[in-house]
Amino acid sequence: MRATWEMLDSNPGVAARMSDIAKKANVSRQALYLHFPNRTELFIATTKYQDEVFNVDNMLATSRAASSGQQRLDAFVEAWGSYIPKIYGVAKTLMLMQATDVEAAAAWDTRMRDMREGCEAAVFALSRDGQLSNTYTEKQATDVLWSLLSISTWETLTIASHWSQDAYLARIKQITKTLLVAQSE
Amino acid sequence: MRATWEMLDSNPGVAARMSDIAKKANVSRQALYLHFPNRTELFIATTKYQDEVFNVDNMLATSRAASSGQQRLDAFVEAWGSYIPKIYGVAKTLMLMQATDVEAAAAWDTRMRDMREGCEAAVFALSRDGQLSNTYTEKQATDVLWSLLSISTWETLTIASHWSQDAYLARIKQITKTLLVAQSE
DNA sequence: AGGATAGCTTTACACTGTGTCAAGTGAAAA
DNA sequence: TTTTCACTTGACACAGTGTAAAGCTATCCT
Repeated sequence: MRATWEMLDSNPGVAARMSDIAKKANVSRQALYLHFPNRTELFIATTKYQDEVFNVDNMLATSRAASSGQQRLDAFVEAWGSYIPKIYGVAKTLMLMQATDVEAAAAWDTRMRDMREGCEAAVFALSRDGQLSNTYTEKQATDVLWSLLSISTWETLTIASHWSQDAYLARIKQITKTLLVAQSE
Repeated sequence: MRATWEMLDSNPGVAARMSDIAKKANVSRQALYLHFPNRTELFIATTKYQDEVFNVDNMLATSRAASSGQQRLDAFVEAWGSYIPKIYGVAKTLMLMQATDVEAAAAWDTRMRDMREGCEAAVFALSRDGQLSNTYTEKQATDVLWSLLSISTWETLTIASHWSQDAYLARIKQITKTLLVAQSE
């Protein structure tokens, strides 16, 4: 899994072959099949391994601790936005495989659904504190936040548009605040 | 190309095989290779064919005719946002192939660059009229607009979040206005 | 009418990458 | 000392892409 991780990090999305990964891990190609039924499962396992290594649950717990809804939104954006670059290589590959592979699609779907729950919780907190902009229902706000925090959006801004990670984080925070937080004046 | 089009529209992103497309076009698989050097080129040609059929240049010309910067932004969002669903099937496939195929990557890149020019022009018009929010440089505003109008964002909101095309258009217009147009009050 | 040409078809094959299978090896555990 | 574990080696089936060559047929040209 570490070999897969490194492989996909250094060349995200590109079809790393089983033989390449095996070579990097210093085992035979066949040995991989002793541990993972197929390529897709290897990648899915690597994703889960990353979540474990980075302790993603703990990471998102911080945002849950925020007092006000607005702080919570900010903390969630910060947490998830900082997580994306760490997992980008493997995540992007899974995202691409989703199109052709049913198992990959299911795994990706679960991952995105989990992330969406984080968005939903942040929006609910905002709503509870009366800070949610009245131009949005909770569902609409969740959907917009979800899309703003998508890996694709991160990719467009940092990789395609050459923004620094800091610039990305700052701007996404500003955007989510502008759009979702009720402007009190 | 029409067979490819229909094929990818009804099953976007999924690997339509040459034999499938040939069957749909009522020719032999080999006949396809008499017209297109390979699968990638067939898809690229189909994309160009779509642009031709839909007369994309003419479509975007309308937005260029708008008087004020804000109107121009709105018209551009309307034009591009309405175009996405028409080309989604083929475009998404090209987007996926981009990861593994150099030619596809180049074609996709060109397409995205062209679209970005539209964003840039809209932002310039806004800036010229003094309507660009002072929280953005022209580059930053272009990048944000580009990312908001990406096919991925459209996909997340309409397909994954089940928004209607109208809801998508209305919301993206509202978002771009809120973020990019200087609030005069 | 007769030959050339355009636009196919049919058949066969090389190549790449995935996944399966079976037999064998070597070191550590029991 | 035997069994078990974690692998290796080598072979193969299968799918899909792309290449190659020979043949077929309607239409155009003169």
